[in-house]
Amino acid sequence: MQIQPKIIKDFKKALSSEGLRFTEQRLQVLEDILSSDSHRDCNEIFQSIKIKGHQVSIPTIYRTLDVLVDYGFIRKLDIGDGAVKYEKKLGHPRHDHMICIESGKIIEFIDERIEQVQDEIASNNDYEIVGRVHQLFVKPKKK
Amino acid sequence: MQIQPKIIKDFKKALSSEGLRFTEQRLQVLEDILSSDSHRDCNEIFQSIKIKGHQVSIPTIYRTLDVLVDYGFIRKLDIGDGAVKYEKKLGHPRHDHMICIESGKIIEFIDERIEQVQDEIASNNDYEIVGRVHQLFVKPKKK
DNA sequence: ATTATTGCAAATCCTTTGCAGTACC
DNA sequence: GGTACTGCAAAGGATTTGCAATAAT
Repeated sequence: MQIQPKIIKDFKKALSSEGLRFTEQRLQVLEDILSSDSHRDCNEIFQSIKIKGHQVSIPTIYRTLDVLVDYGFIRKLDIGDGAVKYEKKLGHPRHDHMICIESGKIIEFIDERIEQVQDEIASNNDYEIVGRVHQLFVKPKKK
Repeated sequence: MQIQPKIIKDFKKALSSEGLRFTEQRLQVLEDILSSDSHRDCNEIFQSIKIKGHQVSIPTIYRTLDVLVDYGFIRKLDIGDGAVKYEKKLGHPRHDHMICIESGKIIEFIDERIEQVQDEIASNNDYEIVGRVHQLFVKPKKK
């Protein structure tokens, strides 16, 4: 599960463009998120890094998450019940989430019709959309 | 801004049906929310009650909010940035929210087409919807 | 009288901050 | 060498909990 050298290069470039520094900790956090397909919070990322035998403190993870969101490497999700999670963004286009309240399973979906209506509604009110939060909480259908 | 006697009667009935008690504090919280059209958090409700010359402690407000949500008198909103707000539900049908990131203004909207697509998506995955979180973060459109 | 409810203080949980030491450019 | 970064411990803010006193049924 190695991440591409190009991504690391891009990351270094993004950091240096703002006078930020490339550190082992920031790399650990980036690698950990990019090599996972799940939606995780700070503590889960912390545990995951620790299991690999590395160590990054919680405050540093929070600080790094902010940087990674700002530079578009990851996405911050507010799952609706107060939980904040992060997911990779690179090679992972925008989508909404359907969350099963029984199993906790999260299904990603996207629907062009919804996007269009959203844009139309915002536009009708003289606004433009800068962010969307759209989650469906579901349970298995009874036959 | 007096709330209807019928609502208080319904509230008493709902409470007693579960062995819960009708108290001055619970009534204060219910009245305060039903007589407001805004989306507010616990502290705002606390302040509002205090200004009227009444007093309900923060823990009691939280406990009451849970009860009111359970009985369908109010709705709990997760506005996306970690903020949790409450709004009245009675006489106030389901809707989504458009939040201006510049002014903080919240506009309510509902669109039948979106509802239908949501139901279709859930159904296609053998789920049924039990809850929806749908917020658009917007900013004024530039001419 | 019984037992749910209240308010207080303290405890949680999650996230952020101040700061001294460390590492990157 | 100068300054951003890290980790620690402590601070914050929002929400919850234990408990003794109080009030509703």
